[in-house]
Amino acid sequence: MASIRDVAKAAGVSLGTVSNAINRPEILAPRTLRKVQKVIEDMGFVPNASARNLRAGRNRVIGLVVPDISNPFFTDLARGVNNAAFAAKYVVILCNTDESSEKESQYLDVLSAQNVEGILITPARETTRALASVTEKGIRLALVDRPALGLQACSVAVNDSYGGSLALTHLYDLGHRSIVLLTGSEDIPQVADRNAGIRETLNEIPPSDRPNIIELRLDFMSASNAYSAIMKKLESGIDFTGVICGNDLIALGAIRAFREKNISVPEDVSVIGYDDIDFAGSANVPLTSISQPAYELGYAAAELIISECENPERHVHQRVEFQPRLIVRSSTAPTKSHRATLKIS
Amino acid sequence: MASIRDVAKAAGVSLGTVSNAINRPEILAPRTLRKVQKVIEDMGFVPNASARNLRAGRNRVIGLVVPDISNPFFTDLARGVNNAAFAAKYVVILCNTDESSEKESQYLDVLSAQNVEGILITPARETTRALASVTEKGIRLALVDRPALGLQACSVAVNDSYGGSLALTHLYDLGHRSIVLLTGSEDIPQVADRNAGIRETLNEIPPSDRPNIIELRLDFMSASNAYSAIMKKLESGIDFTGVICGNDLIALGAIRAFREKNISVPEDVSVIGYDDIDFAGSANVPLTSISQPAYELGYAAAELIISECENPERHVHQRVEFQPRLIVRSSTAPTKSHRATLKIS
DNA sequence: ATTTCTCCTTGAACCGTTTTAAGCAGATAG
DNA sequence: CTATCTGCTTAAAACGGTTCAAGGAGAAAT
Repeated sequence: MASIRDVAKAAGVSLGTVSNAINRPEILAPRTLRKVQKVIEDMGFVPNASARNLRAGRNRVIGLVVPDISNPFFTDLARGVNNAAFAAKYVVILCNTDESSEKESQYLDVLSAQNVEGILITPARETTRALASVTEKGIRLALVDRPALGLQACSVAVNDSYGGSLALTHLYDLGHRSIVLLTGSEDIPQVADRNAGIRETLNEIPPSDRPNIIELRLDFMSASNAYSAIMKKLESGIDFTGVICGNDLIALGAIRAFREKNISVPEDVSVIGYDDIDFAGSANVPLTSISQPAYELGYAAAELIISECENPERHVHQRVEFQPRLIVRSSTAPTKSHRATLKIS
Repeated sequence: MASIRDVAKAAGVSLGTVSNAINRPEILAPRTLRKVQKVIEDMGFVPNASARNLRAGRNRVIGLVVPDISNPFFTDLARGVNNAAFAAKYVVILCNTDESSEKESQYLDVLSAQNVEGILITPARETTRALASVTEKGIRLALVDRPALGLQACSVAVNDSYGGSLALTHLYDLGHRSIVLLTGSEDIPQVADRNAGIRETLNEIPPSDRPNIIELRLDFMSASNAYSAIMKKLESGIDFTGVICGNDLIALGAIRAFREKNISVPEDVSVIGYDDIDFAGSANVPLTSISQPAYELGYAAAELIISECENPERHVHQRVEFQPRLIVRSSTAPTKSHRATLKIS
């Protein structure tokens, strides 16, 4: 591998001049510049990133830490991050934590050892401590899909509380008064926020008419876990007409369970998902879901952190919030009694 | 940021000793080792990867270049790569090329500038030149889902030719004699190989009984492109009973088009996908598909390249081949005439 | 007591850049 | 012809580690 010294020798200039040709071409005499550039071209010289980073303290690398890359929501998000990074000539290290706090903090160590300039993270749980220690090391942070509680950091989020409210309101309007909430641990901030939104909306409904909520918690928010949970729940009969799911994969798993038990969606049970993944529309029963702009979320987050890296002194931390949207498809419908009521009136 | 020098001072030893404590703990006196380790722990010291890499010429970073991370096949593959890398304390830079050769070669440049130790790539097209120049720079290469044609590299692949054959044979056995082949450009090696497998199988069938193949090429292998292509094709009537798709997303898009035109799958048209992505089973019409072990593919590829990085001299390039499997679900069925024939006999 | 060994530890060189202060021409002015 | 200025170029000092030859302190042997 050719080094800057070899280039300098071949071009008959000093090593510093070559460095300048690469980084500050405007300060060189045009003739010298051309000469050096030609040699660089001929030798196929590529500056060594490690040396450069070591000296300059910059490496144009950012880390992206997500809980589950299999989930299309995060895939889209990752695409957004990657494209924004590519446009700014940055590179992304992808870290998938499987929702495990331990893996998350290991990855944070790895990223800080790699000296990344910034980290984009959707924390699996409340892990402010590990995050704080990252910022202490001078690595910039941006929280994705989650506000920056007490942290000196930017954040890009979707209004999850509103999203929860949207889901509940939709089912309520369709006449559902006994609803299963099938979601992950409340340690997961998004889950907590959506639940909060649901409770808030609940409290605005007169007690007499207030839906009954049955909470079912999954260890890991996957389709197969959802399937098992619903199968188990159905053993003790069916005392609900609607299900609000933590994400679309969960909804898919739930629908599979209902189908197997010959319970029709949406005639017998309405199911609402979350994320509105690409596939939601082509599912078995096309999913009603809450749409989140995942790609835009990722793109915005990457832009934010890159601008902070490029201009640390001028940067002010900001919070970008996107709004979720209700997408109605075929997995939700009025309850039977509600349909009857509608006919009567 | 604390440096190894700070640790040395705090521990009252020399800088070299600290380095040894980190990299060759066995050569230190136990007491010294404990003392140094304690200080490292207390200071939260993390060695600077750039400096380490600069000196040692290694950085435990590999690049993964895929054509479309939105495709669950590649998502699974990426998960496999990430997990294998994590286990070996390596880190993965994810590059998504959107099937563009230009973006691919740009990413290859970026990766070589980053000095990655190895690159895992599913080349978008025939891009042997760009790849050869990567190996010349001393970066190890492994081809994923594709043999290493004339390149000094390992490869991990699925037998695509056999996969194509599986798909055709399945439809043939169900009585289909006019089949649309809805896939991407033949520049894409997987596409070319599967088509080759199909043609080969075709040639083994007596001409009198040989199915007619109508090729439809998509610029980009996405659901929406497939949808448009089928819609357009249907304008000129329907002169086929089966569709072999380049991947499951394409199959999903095609099914959406048929549904919109009130053409029933599989009664009127059989559709077979490729990849057997997670959703295939929960789709609208559960997809018959050719299953590929994407996660395993990724895991194996990462292990291969990491072992090459760790042991360059002992390494011999190898080719790992996985076999695809036909997964029959509800999107394929015998043709009407075939059903009639079956009844008669 | 001296020599020889063994085990650890140390200091210094080096990896390939960036950066800055200093230096050197050539041009302009006096 | 000398002095001053301007515009490039250069040499050298970091950056934070790894590695290796050399040194030092005890223990064992003579």
